[in-house]
Amino acid sequence: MGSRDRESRVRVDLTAVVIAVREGTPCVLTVEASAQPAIALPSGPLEPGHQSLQSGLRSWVERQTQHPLGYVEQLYTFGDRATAQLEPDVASQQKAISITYLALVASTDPPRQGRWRNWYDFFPWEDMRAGVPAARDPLLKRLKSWAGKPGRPTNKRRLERARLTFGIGDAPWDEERVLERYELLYEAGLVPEAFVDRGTQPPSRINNAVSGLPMVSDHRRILATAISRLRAKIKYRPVLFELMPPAFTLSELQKTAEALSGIPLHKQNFRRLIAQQGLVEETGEVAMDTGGRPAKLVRFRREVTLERPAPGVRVSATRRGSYP
Amino acid sequence: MGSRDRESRVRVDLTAVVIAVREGTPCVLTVEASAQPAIALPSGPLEPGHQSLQSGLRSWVERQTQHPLGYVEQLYTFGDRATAQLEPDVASQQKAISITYLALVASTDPPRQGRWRNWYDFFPWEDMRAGVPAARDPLLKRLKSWAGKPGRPTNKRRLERARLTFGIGDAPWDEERVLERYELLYEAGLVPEAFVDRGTQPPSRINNAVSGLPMVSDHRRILATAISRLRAKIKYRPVLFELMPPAFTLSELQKTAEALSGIPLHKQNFRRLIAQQGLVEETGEVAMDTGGRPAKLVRFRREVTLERPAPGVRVSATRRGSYP
DNA sequence: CCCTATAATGCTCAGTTTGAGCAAAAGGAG
DNA sequence: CTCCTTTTGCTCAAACTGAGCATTATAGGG
Repeated sequence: MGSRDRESRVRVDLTAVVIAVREGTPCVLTVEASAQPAIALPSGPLEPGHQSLQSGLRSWVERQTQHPLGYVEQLYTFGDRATAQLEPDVASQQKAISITYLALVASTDPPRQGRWRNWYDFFPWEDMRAGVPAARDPLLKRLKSWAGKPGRPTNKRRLERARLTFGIGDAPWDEERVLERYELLYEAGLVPEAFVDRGTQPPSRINNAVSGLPMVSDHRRILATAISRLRAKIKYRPVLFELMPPAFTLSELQKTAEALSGIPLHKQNFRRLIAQQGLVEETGEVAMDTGGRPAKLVRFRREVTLERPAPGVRVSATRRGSYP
Repeated sequence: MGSRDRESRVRVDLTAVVIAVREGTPCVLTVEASAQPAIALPSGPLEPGHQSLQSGLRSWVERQTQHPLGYVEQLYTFGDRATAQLEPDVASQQKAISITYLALVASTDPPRQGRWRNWYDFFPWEDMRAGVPAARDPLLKRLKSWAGKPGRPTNKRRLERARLTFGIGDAPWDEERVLERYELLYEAGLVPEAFVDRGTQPPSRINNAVSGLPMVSDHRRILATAISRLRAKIKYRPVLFELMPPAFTLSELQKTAEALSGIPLHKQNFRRLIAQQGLVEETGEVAMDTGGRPAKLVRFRREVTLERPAPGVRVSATRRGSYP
């Protein structure tokens, strides 16, 4: 605790995962990168002028998206492992860390810089809304061949891990395990980043429709962290509403919840949940463009933010259980 | 992003909240500080030799406590607000951030440096195990006088916030809101740190038995963050077992859960929960020193770490509801 | 104007989980 | 052998969940 004059000083980057939902599509704000995979998360250095970490992030993201960030939450702070590999010339003398944030915005208007992308373009295996996605089968097949014959204990453990994280057989699909699944695929060499980090060429059998779009550095891992966190958080905190316009229908709310969690929800139970939690109140108006019976418009009751306990949206899939 | 050569570089501190439980007392590792309040959390600079952030922390904490850290989790990364105030001469040119970690150890043997302290010495109002603690009444009284007469809207909001965070009246006591409660007390000027940060003298009516022991800088806030996280986490991840010896009885496990969550648990239901989750298995031996019927010794089933869903210890108070 | 398709909304019901408590079992102390 | 203490086994009602049937309110086509 005494005085230490010769500590190393490091560069600090603030990286943002900015999320919005547009008509059932969960979107993440991306920018062009000059490096290998061309897609990156928006990121900027911590500047001396910034009052605090969060306000620093807030100001420059709002400048770029032109929309107020409804919600900002710190995700994780990463050491420089990946960064060191990106810039090998800088060497280990110059450390860097990146502090990552999750931000939610209510609008998907085109940002000044960068563009919105469907987050399932990066994680095709995560979208279970319309049943088993096409990417799942080939992935599981390759995972199995990576695990190998169940004879050796290592292989057995690999197989068991794949079974549990991907919900194979009688293991339930847990939509929150986005990061675990990505890390398993990384270890198994099924995403191109694994080879970029090793400095080798990814095998040609990897294709983006199955493995998802790659991102610069460890940005896809950061995005996976954000999705995991968000899928968990909507269950116990009313963050879902940060993604909604001021007035909306319960169906639209459900569509948003499904977009994030990637599983279909039981409509009646979803409404029951929202109703009994007292999360919304009717505006008095109705939406006529439903295609069927008009839907009542509601608004979020900001007051409940404090109330608790657990004013979240517990998502429960229509068909709980496992996917093949 | 492009090359930025003139970013500011900052100092990075790694701060640890090391937790252990000894016979129903939750303990936190503290060290002596030379600054104003004499108590601090162990903390060290990020050094160039450190492979990763976590391993850096791990190595020097293990060196100090002489016990392996069973579990390490990143808590939060703080900007330099508090630090700037600690060392005003350094000015805003030299930023500093501290990355904080929560660590759990199974033993409470005296560490080489520092000492274990009952964490309720810092948060006397958080221990509801034996009913309403003595510190609660005077605190609530002062909170009310801080909020003022309910006439103005500001006062009304303050009162409502106090009601919800402290579970006054018909609001339920939520043991996880440790940080919110501390921040409310800070704003209300009921903890000495509030005055230290402002550079003024704390009023003499503040006494440690009610306001808890103060700590250096924002360390008590960090500890509150750690306790909040831990109280939440034991409900959905089996971290509780990181604090236990290899073999233990269910009562000892319950004592530990109660120590952390600060509320009394219903014994039979607690056992039912542990049993049906398959979290432990019998060793075959019994503990005879119970004072009554001998208790079977059990051990944690490490395998379940992967299994899920939610292999945690849902704590549910004996008497749910509110405290006066 | 009636019929049909479509979605919103209302309600029921069985299975499970949760909170609470009674009672028996198995030791030690006097 | 009896009392005291703690562990352990078991029951029961209330609340919660997952699932599905039924009704209502619009639009569009005959």
